[in-house]
Amino acid sequence: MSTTKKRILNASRKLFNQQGLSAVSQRTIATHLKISPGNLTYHFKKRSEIIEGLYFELVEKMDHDFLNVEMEKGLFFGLYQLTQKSMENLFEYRFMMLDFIQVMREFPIIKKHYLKLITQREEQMQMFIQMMIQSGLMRKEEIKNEYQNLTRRMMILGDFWLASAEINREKMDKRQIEKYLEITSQVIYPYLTAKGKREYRKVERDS
Amino acid sequence: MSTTKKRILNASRKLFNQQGLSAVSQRTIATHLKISPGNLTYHFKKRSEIIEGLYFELVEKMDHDFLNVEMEKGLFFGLYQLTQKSMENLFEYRFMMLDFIQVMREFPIIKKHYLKLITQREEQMQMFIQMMIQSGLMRKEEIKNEYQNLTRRMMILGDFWLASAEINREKMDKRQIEKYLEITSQVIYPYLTAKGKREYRKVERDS
DNA sequence: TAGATATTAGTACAATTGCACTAATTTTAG
DNA sequence: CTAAAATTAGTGCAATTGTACTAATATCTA
Repeated sequence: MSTTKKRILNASRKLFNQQGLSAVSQRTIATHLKISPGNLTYHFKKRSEIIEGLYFELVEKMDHDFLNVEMEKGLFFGLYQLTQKSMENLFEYRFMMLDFIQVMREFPIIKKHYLKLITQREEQMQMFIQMMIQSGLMRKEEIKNEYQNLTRRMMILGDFWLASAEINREKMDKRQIEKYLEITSQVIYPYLTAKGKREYRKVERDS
Repeated sequence: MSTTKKRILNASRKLFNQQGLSAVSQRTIATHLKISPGNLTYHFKKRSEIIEGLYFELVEKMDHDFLNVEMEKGLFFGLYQLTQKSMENLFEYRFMMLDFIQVMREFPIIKKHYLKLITQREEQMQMFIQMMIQSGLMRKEEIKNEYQNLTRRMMILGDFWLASAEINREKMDKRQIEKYLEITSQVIYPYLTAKGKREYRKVERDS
């Protein structure tokens, strides 16, 4: 990938994060980079290609972190670490999550990929819960659809913690991520057994 | 309020829900109502006045439901009923929640009001939890910030269940609300005492 | 009923946007 | 070194949008 192309993606990402997707036109990006609009069109024929490019950049980073998670330190530690990495990645591409619905509506390629992704993610989460139960870290279901609904809540939190943060605070910085990591991680705590809770506390202490 | 004004608000709400906020221009609305753009401008000088009008319509409905909730049937029942009503209201004005960030960015009047609202709502939720603990329905805190974080998760779920539903399903209808009512209501279940859980099941059965 | 007011229609305008097109310039390859 | 290819600049265009403005019509009031 050419340098200019990289520069365009990088500048676009930052501008989108700062001003929001719809507030940043191709001219905004070109002006900011001090290149001509024609040059921008040369590298990205359509505006949508920039956003799609950024989306798949993010996906790649997420995949990379997923494959390199250290699971040997225990289920909890692995999940905690992965959540943290994911949140950091999402933060760098937060415009995508802040204008999530708009993105899904305007860019069918992204929507298609994302729908496949969440199906996958939901299955992984269900499997994770099963493993936790079998390891005696998590209690069994007590009410109907309990863990299916828990999974769904985890998905919502994962997708929209950034949007919620954006609304509540004036300025979102990296330090806020820690706070939201605590908020989302604790979602699983009350379902843990005594043994699971000890493990959980250990991970929270070490992090 | 004149009939035309009401018709404009109603049509706008439906068009916004269907096509998304940014896809509906004043001309779209005027054409749909078979009135002239000039007439629309007469009733709403600025486009933002329509959205602000709709926002305060929603707020009014929410307030009304909040004041008329039947609390004599128990804490749980009251909360459950209020949640249901709120979700139904939000569904009718879902464009607002689907383009939430955009709305907050573009309409400072709405943002200002909403920020005051969530502070209030968060306090109410905290108070509700304290009442539950004192009634022996909910256990005490076990880890740091546990209920503060729970409250925050409840806020996120309340604000973004619709957005999540929109992404996952092709078409969101009223019947889906029940499902998301279950998903969000269960968030409190694992924190309940044995007594609390009995109460919870009773409410879920009766609804 | 007559004049005032409220409502509606129709049009115009300036600004912005995505993108296409051409020409100039730089880089690369043989 | 030179021709081809890649990159960049600059300009133009059609479409859309919010909204201002004027004139026509309908409704109300005294």
